[in-house]
Amino acid sequence: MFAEHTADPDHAAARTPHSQETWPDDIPHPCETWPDNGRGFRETLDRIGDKWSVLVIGLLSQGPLRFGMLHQRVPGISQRMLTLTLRHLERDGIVSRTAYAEVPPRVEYELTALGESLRATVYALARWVTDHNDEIETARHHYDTR
Amino acid sequence: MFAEHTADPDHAAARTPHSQETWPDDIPHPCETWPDNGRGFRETLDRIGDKWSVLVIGLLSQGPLRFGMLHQRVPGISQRMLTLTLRHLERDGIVSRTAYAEVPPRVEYELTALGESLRATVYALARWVTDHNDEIETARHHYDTR
DNA sequence: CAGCATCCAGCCCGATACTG
DNA sequence: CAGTATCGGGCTGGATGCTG
Repeated sequence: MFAEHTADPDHAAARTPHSQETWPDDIPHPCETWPDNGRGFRETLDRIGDKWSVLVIGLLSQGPLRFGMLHQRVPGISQRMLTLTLRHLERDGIVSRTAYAEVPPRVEYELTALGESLRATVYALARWVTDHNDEIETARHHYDTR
Repeated sequence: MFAEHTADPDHAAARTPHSQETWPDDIPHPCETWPDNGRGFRETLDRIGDKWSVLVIGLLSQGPLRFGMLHQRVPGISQRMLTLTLRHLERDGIVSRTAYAEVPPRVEYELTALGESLRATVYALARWVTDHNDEIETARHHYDTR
């Protein structure tokens, strides 16, 4: 499959005539790193792009929170999705989970150092969306009603 | 539904005792803007987070490209998904589409000014992932084998 | 060449019920 | 309180075939 445009196995490696002009040199271009379908890069972008992660990161950037608090403060999230989101973020080393052996049980989630470093990027993203939201809304309306 | 934690209809508005400390003041906190499930913010994040958009934006940031070229250079994308991705980006005003009345037809895609402004953010994201990919891989491996 | 239409598999995610 | 288990609908996205 995909024979149409991957007939040459060295296709990706051989694709050099148009060497990057504007893409920063020190960042591997996505298309060089993603042919192996699903490795790191993609997986990480999924985490950032998924429905709840950014919300959770945003909340945790204000300090540690318990499961229940997160559940309250992320509007509309289900227990299941909160659990999954936290597990994923934990797996990626972005949040840490601390369970206290008490009754009733208490579990606190907190950004790790890695998570903290992600914060700036999340802010940048949020800022871009905020700054350009009007333009986007306008563009969408224009597109939908043309 | 969600009666458990949305018994108070003014819940979101009334939720002020923990005013933001670290979230930048000039950026509306996601949790304030997303209760209305699916409006702008979310929709835009979806665009950035989805499987192909960032790839396409990355390629177009190097200059205009025709449909076929994009199809070649984004490894593994199907015609359908490329079309859908481009339509979405076009709708959001990030990409412009120019069809030339020739035979065979030629269609060129290009970043708009808005798209250009997004580029910096995409770079920031790519940079973060690049810079921290090792940590993430390590964390994942640790998590998976613990 | 560019792309739409159709079909269909798989998974994402929400609802619900149950546990340590 | 902080989860896990299970079920099922809907949407995502891939394959294929057909048009201007």
